[in-house]
Amino acid sequence: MPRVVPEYKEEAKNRILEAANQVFAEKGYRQATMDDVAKKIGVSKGALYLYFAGKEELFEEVSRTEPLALREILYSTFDGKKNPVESASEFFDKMVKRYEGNLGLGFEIFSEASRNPGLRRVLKKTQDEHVEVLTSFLGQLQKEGFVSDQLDLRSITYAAIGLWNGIETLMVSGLSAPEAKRAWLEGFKAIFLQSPPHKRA
Amino acid sequence: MPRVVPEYKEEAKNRILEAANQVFAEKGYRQATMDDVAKKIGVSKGALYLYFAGKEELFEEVSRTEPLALREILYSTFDGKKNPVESASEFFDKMVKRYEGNLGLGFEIFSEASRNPGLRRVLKKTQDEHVEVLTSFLGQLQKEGFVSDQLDLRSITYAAIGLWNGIETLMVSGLSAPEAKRAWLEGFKAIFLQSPPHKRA
Amino acid sequence: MPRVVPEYKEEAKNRILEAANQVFAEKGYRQATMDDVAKKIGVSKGALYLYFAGKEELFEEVSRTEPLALREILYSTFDGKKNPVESASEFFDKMVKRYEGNLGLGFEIFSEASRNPGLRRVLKKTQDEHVEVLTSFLGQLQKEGFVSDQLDLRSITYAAIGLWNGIETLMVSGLSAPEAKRAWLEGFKAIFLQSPPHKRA
Amino acid sequence: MPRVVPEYKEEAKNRILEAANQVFAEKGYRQATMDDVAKKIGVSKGALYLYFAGKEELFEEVSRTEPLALREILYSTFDGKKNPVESASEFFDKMVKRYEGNLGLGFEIFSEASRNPGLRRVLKKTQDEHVEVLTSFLGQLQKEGFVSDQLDLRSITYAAIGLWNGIETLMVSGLSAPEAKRAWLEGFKAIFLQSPPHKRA
DNA sequence: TATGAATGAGTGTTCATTCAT
DNA sequence: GATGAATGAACACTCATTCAT
Repeated sequence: MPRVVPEYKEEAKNRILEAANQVFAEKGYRQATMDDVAKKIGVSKGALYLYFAGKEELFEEVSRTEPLALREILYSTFDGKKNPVESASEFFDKMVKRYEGNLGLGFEIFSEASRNPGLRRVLKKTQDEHVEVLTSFLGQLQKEGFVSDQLDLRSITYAAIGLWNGIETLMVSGLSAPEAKRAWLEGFKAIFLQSPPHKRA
Repeated sequence: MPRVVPEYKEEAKNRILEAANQVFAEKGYRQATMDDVAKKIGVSKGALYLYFAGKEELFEEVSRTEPLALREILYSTFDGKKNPVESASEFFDKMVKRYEGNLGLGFEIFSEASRNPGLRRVLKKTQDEHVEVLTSFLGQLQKEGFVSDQLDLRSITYAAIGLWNGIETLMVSGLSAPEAKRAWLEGFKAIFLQSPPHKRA
Repeated sequence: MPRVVPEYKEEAKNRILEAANQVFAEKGYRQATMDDVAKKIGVSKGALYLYFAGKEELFEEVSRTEPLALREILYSTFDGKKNPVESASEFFDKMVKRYEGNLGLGFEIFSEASRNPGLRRVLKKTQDEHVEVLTSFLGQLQKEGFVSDQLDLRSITYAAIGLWNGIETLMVSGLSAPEAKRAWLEGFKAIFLQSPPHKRA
Repeated sequence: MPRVVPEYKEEAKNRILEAANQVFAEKGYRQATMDDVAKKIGVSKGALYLYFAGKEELFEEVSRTEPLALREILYSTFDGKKNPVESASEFFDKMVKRYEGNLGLGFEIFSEASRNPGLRRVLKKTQDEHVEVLTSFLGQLQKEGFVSDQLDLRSITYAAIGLWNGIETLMVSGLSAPEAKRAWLEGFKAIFLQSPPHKRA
């Protein structure tokens, strides 16, 4: 790990985070060893402790940064320029591509969060952000008449996020991607495009 | 652990499973020790190995039996005798009561499943069963006109199950029960009662 | 480590304590490893943790039991049947024989005690006990006229114990045993037999 | 650490030694880290290695210089100008003030010395020096008739030093300062002023 | 000279599993 | 069947020391 610039430290941290993300995803938090992470980037175990206080902190940091990818996909997909269903379809494809075989990390995080209030708070914050994005997206659709005026946007957003998370659980349990996609789209359409869409009617 | 009858072995296994379920739920799979489980029922650690090959098998067995509680709630709630929305509401209440503060185990299971094909198969089987139950329930509703004829029952069932699972993820992330319930009901209604419900119209 | 009887556990603990005593004496607390202790009695490291919560506790236990040997020597020497100076001489010889080359442990204990209030309390208790024994011994001598009536027995006892401890520090610093013995006896005589001993006069 | 003069190196060493002395006293040799020492004087860890071969050498150097404070107190107190008992009393007060709560380092040093011949030699040398000082002080007192002619000055000096060291062990074990002082003075008087002091008689 | 990132050997501790009783 | 003492392989974490800059 060659030292170069001031931002070096930041870069080093990121390199570790990325490695940790992979290792945790592959093996799960408890199974993964600090040595696994270190070896993944060809560094000594001790080096990790220069950047993170310990395994726990490393995992929390991963949990904090992990949703960034999701966020990016979210923002780039639901941008209000496309048909909502098309957006949902694209979202599914992007997510599957990104998290192919890596869905475990998410559950690892939820699982830990259920016993770790600090982590829970982190997740909540991220989630609230996503809710914001989606709510405003839906608000837009509502104005355009794609979404019924009678819907409680916030609840419906939670439902949508929940639906997505749930679809992931189904895939982890062995539901095939095509089936999952169909279920996702059906659910999505049902939730958002219910009732005869005014304009389309 | 007194020896009594022939079915004794079965009973002993069940007692262990129940204890393991609790311990795993409280501490998480990795954190929980065999000793924790043994002590929970006042038995020696060694005794567990007379009934289960090891911790892993014990966990798989728990994963296999855990959904039984869900199943019971599912069957007793969605029995076709009540209004679907009422059923959904009741379902939420029962589930929250049953799993209050114990949501972690479910994610623990998903997380393990993402790395353990055997476990994944177990989950898939249980899930398929649930899908069956719900699909037939929905089929009934469809006949009665509560659910649009145009819906693909299977997909919609997956969506429903997914939605529920997802609502759980939201609660683990800190969403309050009331908010979660609202989202669940909104999503549920949207999915199933979309389009002008014929009869109710 | 064969298991036999109810008292087995006590015996096992003692075996560990003895081994630990030796190892700590040889290498010092920090240098000594749990593995050293375990190997000394041909047992796995893990076994130690069946009897002691950890290295710290093991050391405290050693610190607690270590003075027992001293106590025995103390009691068997200053029994009031001998001339005090003879007793002191005998005491010196016994102690040197017992702690030959092992003086380090005592200082290790003091050193730790200076930073560990709990350990300090343990030492204090043992010391108070020794003070009791010696004070009563001196009281006897006082009645017999071997010790001046004007002495404050308690202070003089502290001085005597202090003197002994101090002689040990000198030996650790390289003072030869004969020189140390002479200093010990001179000091002892001075402290106790000062002033024209009435009877002897 | 700015470079200034030729004697700079000496000064740097001293600064490190002082810091090390404090850190070792506070935490104990094994507990103290090179980083602790470095940080104490706002220098990088690596810098220490420019002045000392390693932790061990640093400790030995500290052990060598540590008694300097004692020496100063010794010289300034037992200067033959005061009543011996007054000197002893003053000595106690000065020492307690100087080493308040820091007695551990001394034992740390003894403890290490018991396993480290090199260190032992260092201590012996220092000690011999102290013996010299005290012996000549006592010789003076002897001439003045404060101390009995019949005493073996060297042994009695060892006893005095031993007594002092021992009083320290008692304080480390929890003996209160006032009690310790009384014991020290009683012992001191007994040792030196035993037998009807000629002049005072 | 000085830095501080990196190393890597070392150690306390845990725990699933075994097996003599 | 049941026990629980013992094992031993792991693993997180520390820190003296080095060395490229």
